[in-house]
Amino acid sequence: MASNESLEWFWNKLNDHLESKGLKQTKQRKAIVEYFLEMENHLSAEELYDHIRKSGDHIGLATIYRTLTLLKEAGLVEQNQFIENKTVYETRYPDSHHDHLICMKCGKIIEFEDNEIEDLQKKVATNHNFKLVSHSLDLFGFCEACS
Amino acid sequence: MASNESLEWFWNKLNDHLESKGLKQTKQRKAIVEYFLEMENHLSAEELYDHIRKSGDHIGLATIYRTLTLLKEAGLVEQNQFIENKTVYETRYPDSHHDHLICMKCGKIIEFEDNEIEDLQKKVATNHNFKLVSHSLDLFGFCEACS
DNA sequence: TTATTATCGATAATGATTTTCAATTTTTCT
DNA sequence: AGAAAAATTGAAAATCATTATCGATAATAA
Repeated sequence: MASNESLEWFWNKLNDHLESKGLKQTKQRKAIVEYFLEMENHLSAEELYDHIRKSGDHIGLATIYRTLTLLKEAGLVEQNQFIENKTVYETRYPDSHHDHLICMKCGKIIEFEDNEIEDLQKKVATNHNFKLVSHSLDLFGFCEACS
Repeated sequence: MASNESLEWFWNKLNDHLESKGLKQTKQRKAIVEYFLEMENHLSAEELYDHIRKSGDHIGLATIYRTLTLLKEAGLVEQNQFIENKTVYETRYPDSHHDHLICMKCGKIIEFEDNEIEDLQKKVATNHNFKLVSHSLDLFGFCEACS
């Protein structure tokens, strides 16, 4: 779970987005975001749906998808597919790390950042006359417990 | 198109795989692999299907998928989804580069390798007590023509 | 409060990929 | 070569995750 400061930033940015697009604040949206934020990161739409259902609430699956898409458009979550046929969503705080270390056995995901690597990426892009916008770096292996 | 040496390696490895699994060499498999190898890398199943159809042959789409899966199991091709909802397959020669520079406008894909980056990746894994098996690094941006 | 517009949920539709199954082809065995 | 065994094929049906539809409802604006 993120810090209060991060959470506040998240909600503010979401509300700004809703307002700027003329969208409404609904109880479903609030609930989905709350449930999403209280869960582990890297969650699938279906997992979030089940989590909400098990918590006693019910929100249609279509609405879960719609809200996740909304958060993506607001730049607040990122969609990833590390493992075939499992799309997961993760929050994207302003200073969050976007590189992953993924355990191929237990599925554990650790985030990291490495400025040296990022500098080298810029260099690669420049060498190929590319204007670099973003990157995705995932390391696969076995965590300490699984190896 | 790859060198004769690479092609030979590819076919040998495929035949080894078929033999070791008790699978058969069929004309469809040969044709699919030939058509696949003569195309650009990073190709979708549907694109390969169309390419074959336009070349005058016809092989069922299911067989295309089955063969691509077979090649994947043989370790000869890799499946990727750089852009949402577009799964592509690429050949994986023994010494091939697996990192990509992807143009977000025209979809052009350039492969590269950078040993300095790879060394740093190993360091990151070690620092987290991970046994590193593989990695995936994709840089997104705009190529010279598109930026 | 009424009008306007977005949102909701249930369900139908979509599209990519997989499975089914009967007919056919490849390989093995005599 | 011919027959038997096992894998493969194509066409179509089935799956599965995700998206679109649509009438009813809720949120915001006037």
